[in-house]
Amino acid sequence: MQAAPKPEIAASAHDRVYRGLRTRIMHGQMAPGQALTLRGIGREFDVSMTPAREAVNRLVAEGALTMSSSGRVSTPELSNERIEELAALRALIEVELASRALPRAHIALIDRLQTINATIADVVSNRDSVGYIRTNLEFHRTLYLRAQAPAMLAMAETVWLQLGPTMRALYGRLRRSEPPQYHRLIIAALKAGDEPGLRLAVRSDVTQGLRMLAG
Amino acid sequence: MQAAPKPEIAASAHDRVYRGLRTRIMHGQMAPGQALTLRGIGREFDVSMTPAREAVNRLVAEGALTMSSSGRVSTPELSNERIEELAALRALIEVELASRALPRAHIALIDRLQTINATIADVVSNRDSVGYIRTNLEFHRTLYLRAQAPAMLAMAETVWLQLGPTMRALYGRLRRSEPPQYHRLIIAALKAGDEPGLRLAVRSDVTQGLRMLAG
DNA sequence: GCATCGAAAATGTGATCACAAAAGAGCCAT
DNA sequence: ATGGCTCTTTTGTGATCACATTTTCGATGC
Repeated sequence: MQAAPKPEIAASAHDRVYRGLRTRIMHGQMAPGQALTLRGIGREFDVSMTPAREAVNRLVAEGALTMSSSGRVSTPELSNERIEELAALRALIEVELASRALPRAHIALIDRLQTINATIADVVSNRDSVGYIRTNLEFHRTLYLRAQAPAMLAMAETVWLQLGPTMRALYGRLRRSEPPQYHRLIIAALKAGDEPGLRLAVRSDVTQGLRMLAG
Repeated sequence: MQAAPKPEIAASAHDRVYRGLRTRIMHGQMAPGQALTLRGIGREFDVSMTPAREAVNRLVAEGALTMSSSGRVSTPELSNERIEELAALRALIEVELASRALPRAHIALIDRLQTINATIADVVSNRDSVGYIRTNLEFHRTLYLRAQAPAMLAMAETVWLQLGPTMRALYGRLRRSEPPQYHRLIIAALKAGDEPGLRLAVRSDVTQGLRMLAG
């Protein structure tokens, strides 16, 4: 639930494992229901079971992994009700973040967002669903960083983390070829300083993808 | 970030430690900045360092504890900006939870809320700040449970957890003697089925206490 | 062919240990 | 008295191990 800590030099073993697994889950590189073992993680990251366990427990606490009653961990298979809830949380938090970022959104930020949006068009045409998820999140994070609200951003990222495997399943299934149309609306609202329009655009962008999965 | 799991029979050691520390922090039994050691926790709960570390790491991941660069853990001392952010998050999430609970709020629920509210008046007159925090949270949780939104409730509880030590400092400082007036407004709005009134009452109740600390 | 039972492999949990880094206590010089 | 230095104690980290449980897989019987 904390923003990913940014150690200047130090990188303890469990932090390295945590970060590796976290980005893998958030970017949709793991399918829902995929199992993990502590010894397997340890082998892969060349550490013992102890740091692997710490990383896994942290991800379980954040809802990025689920732990069965026997202690086995796997990526979550979310119910439709939970997907709807998480989408509603994304809408609530990210609309607020966008709204707080609006007064500080200068032209340099908007340029950067447009660059990222162009990248999204690329990865979409390449049918690269992992790249799509990663770049899409980068678009949102770039905007929200301007809100200067680290606790809120951390909350939003936790929701993204929980939705990672589900988004993989979603964007892997529907083979979309068009870039997200709401991103253009977000950029336009930022340029115009139109707060109601921005709120609506962000809400629509966040809700649209998940709606068709849960529906 | 997960709702506290409810094991039917099993209670692993690290879960027992986690739960113990969690309620202690959330209910304001620890002051901001208070330090903890793994060996001390292990002694207190009669376990080795391993489960103590797991519990602590989980609480750090949830933002309930902060970890210094050298690995020392303590309860967080929040800046005013962060308090404002967390209060805004409470407002966002809890207003939504209350709104979702409204259509399902029958008379039995309202009765229970009034009972809890009477208890709050008791503990307030006894100058029992820990009891006040605990009962106040119970009031909110009882209402939000009706929303049938476990992910949102878990988010709200995580925010409570992060604010626990700060709320202790706040309610310990201002020696209030009157019960929270907004709880009555919440109950009245529930009875009347007045959604805008409910949203306003919840927002006011959540924001009022923290505003005077951050301001 | 299929279900069932049992042995073997795999897995999570928690304790213990060695090690390095950090904090603290004590001491001396000024 | 106070500031700085060293030595001792405390503390977190990660590895390893034993144990209980679960899972898996193959053999056996019908």
